[in-house]
Amino acid sequence: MQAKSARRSNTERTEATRAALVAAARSLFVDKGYAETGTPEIVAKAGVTRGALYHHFADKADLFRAVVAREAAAVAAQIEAESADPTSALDALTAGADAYFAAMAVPGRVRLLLLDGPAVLGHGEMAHIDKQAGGEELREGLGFALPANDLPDRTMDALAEILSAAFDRAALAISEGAPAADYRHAIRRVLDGLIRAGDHA
Amino acid sequence: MQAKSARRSNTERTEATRAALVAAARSLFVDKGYAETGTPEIVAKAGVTRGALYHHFADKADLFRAVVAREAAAVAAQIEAESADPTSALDALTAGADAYFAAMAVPGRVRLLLLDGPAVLGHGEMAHIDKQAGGEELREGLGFALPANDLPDRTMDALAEILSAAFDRAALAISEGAPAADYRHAIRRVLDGLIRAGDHA
DNA sequence: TCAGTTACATACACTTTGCATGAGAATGAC
DNA sequence: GTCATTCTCATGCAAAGTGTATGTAACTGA
Repeated sequence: MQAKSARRSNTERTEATRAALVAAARSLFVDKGYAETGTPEIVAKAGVTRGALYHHFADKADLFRAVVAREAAAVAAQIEAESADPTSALDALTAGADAYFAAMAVPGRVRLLLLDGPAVLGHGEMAHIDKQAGGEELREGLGFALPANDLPDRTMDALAEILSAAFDRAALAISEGAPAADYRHAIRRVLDGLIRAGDHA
Repeated sequence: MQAKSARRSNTERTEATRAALVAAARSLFVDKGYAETGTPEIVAKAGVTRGALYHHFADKADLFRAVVAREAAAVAAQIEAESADPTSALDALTAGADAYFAAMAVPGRVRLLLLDGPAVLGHGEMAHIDKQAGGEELREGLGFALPANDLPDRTMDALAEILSAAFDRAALAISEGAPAADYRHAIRRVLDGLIRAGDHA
């Protein structure tokens, strides 16, 4: 019998230290940014040593990648949970936008996913992480809202991508204190015009 | 008489070394990114020492700021030069978008202004730099295209901001090899819907 | 010409990163 | 149960980078 440290399996140990490292890193990355956060600070907060960090992660960027992936998954899950039954295509899209804003209102997410993420991991890898986490609702909702034969798939893909960027910037502005209503109105206007223009033809 | 180094005034010396540092830094920041570029490398390429760098700039980020400000001004100037006489509000906006894409096609600008810039300097300072460089055409064109009494100013501001973000992402995608036509079509669709929806009321 | 300021070089202190080495704990075969 | 193997993690080290302090040469203005 060991009083201070119970006998733990290797998988338990690994999971515990990885979780501690990711949690500590998330907290510091959010507060100070990726570049201004040192690994000694991270491991101190996590209660382990740098040896543990470099055993479980290839390097500092790899730890950051784990933090970002976890966050992207949380955002996707939250949006998924909030999605109600859509009464119309436009309502589905605007509701999705609101759910996205709500999810991105969790402190730190804007910095992790919208500022440091693209710079540290590159835009390509961020797109991959978002896709893997399940950030496809916008593209699907758009395909549902706009007649399929109206626009080619490639234009639809591009449209979903630039709309996603518009949502991102709105989330960023809101996180900096701008009133959310202004951006919701603007986005509503864009979506409204998109669907209306599809109807007229 | 001095053969090797002619007598130069202080303002000349300052301007020359600052220009050399900014040029060298731009080249390296574009090739390797901000974080992966060291100041020893920059000063070696510029032909000066680190002492000169830290005499003229507060720190490495301050040098980066100078590079970014210069680039933003160049983009604004290029767009300004290309803007022709607008036949319609929609044409003016799409022409502006094309001019923006052309300006952002210059190698390195996407990385400097869209990836590293916001991460290193923060989104707020980037917005300030863009504004000071004269990136206001979009907001103006939008105010011209949409009836002023239709939407409140704050919604218009938000609309211009998120559209700007959509253009940014399009420029980023294009810089990564995506076909520009897809994004031009998507943007045309967004602008078209915006203006059409304004008409109907 | 000479005092004061500006532009720059050199040297140093400090931090950070990643790796290498090694110890202790867990796992699986027998 | 034991023993070899593998996994987890700590410690120490080497390399690189940043910012600053100090010193020197060049320019400026009176």
